[in-house]
Amino acid sequence: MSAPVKAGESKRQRLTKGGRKTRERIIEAAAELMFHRGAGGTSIPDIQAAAGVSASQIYHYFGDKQGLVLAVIDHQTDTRLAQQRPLLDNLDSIEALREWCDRAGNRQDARGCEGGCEIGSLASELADSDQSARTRLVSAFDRWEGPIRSGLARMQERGELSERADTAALATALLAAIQGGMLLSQVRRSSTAYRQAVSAVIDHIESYLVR
Amino acid sequence: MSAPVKAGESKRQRLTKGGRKTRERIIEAAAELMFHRGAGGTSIPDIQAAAGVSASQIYHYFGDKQGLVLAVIDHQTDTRLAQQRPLLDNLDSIEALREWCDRAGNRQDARGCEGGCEIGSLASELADSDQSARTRLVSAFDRWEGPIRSGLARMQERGELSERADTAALATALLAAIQGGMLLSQVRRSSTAYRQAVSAVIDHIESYLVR
DNA sequence: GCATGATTGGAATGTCAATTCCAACTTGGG
DNA sequence: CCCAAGTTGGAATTGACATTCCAATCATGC
Repeated sequence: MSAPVKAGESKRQRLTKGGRKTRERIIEAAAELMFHRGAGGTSIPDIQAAAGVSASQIYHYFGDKQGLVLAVIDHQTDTRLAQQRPLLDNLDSIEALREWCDRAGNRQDARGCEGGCEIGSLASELADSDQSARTRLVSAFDRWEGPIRSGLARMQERGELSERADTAALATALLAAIQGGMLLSQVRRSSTAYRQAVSAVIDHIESYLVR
Repeated sequence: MSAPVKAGESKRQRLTKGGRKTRERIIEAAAELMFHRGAGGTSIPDIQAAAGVSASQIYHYFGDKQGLVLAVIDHQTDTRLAQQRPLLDNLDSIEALREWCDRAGNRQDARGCEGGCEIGSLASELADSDQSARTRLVSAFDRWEGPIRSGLARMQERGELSERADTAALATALLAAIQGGMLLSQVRRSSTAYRQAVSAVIDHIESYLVR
């Protein structure tokens, strides 16, 4: 009997140095594949081949496929947010907002507009079918929207943005424009829609500037 | 020889009255299932059960699953656009835009914010994996964006919107806001994000009003 | 250095999906 | 009424996939 594994699901096992590395390798391979083919379109054998591991390793570290999907969501969230820093933490000027959005547009162009948003795509696929995934996606979007809202709030506190501006709503609107713009760009294979969408929202934010 | 059936893939077969009805029933059942579970998450047996048909009927009318998916995309596009008329054809005032967007928000609330946009969800899932699906989705979004652009263009022609307004870009931005807002609302199970997103863009459009 | 638990390989299992086949039945035009 | 074509049922085929198992190997604290 030894370790009865307990109830619940979160068995916190000690990870060897190599174990941690294997675990990471699996997540990264899975994230890459799922970004291109979706979670449902990515099979365990696919991931095995890409990560160079055996099936038992995947099940050892993640329990089942859903567990791996959850880990991928968290990984993509962490990775995307980290990639956007420090810009993300300094969105307190119109120029900063434009620069930040522009980078994502260039990134999209660089990959030929294939693939949409790493988080948005998973969200669209999993929101209705996997309750625990949806929960993590809520948190993912919150972690993303937070810094936008904070930046706008700082502008407002400084008196640069009118009191009339609903900074929280504007932050949500900008995030939505990013998501919708990415989707249209992915379908059309042109970043134009993305750029027009974020540009419109940032122009709108700009209209609240106190001069 | 008469009708030589020709090359290509589109064998235009004569459909019996009953045949057309069966075909429709299959598409509708498939559309409903795919809306909730995605195209990849919906199996042929699922559709068989929902539509009350045998496998051979599905393959008889659509060739293979991809053929059915394409038919579902077209069906959802036609259905959604039809649902939005006549509002969709009269988006030539700020009030009309707000009313039209508001309806979609209420519709979203009515279903508890489960499921996103019928077209957007398919787009996110299929854009990168099915070239012919992507092509149809491009056309679907174009058919949707067109009436928005036309409405704005009419406002501009009438002199109600400033010459400075890029009506095509604004139409794209609004469509993106709808898509992104729907996605956030689906994940958060609240239509607030959708309403804030479209409201921001319409406010922006409003700023081009000539008074 | 040894015991214990972590890690790994690889085969086995059971399920289910996509698609094909073929035979039977129906329909509509001539 | 009759034939060719449209329509349907249901079984059979093939392959993939998620998951499990067991036995072997490796790492580490004591």
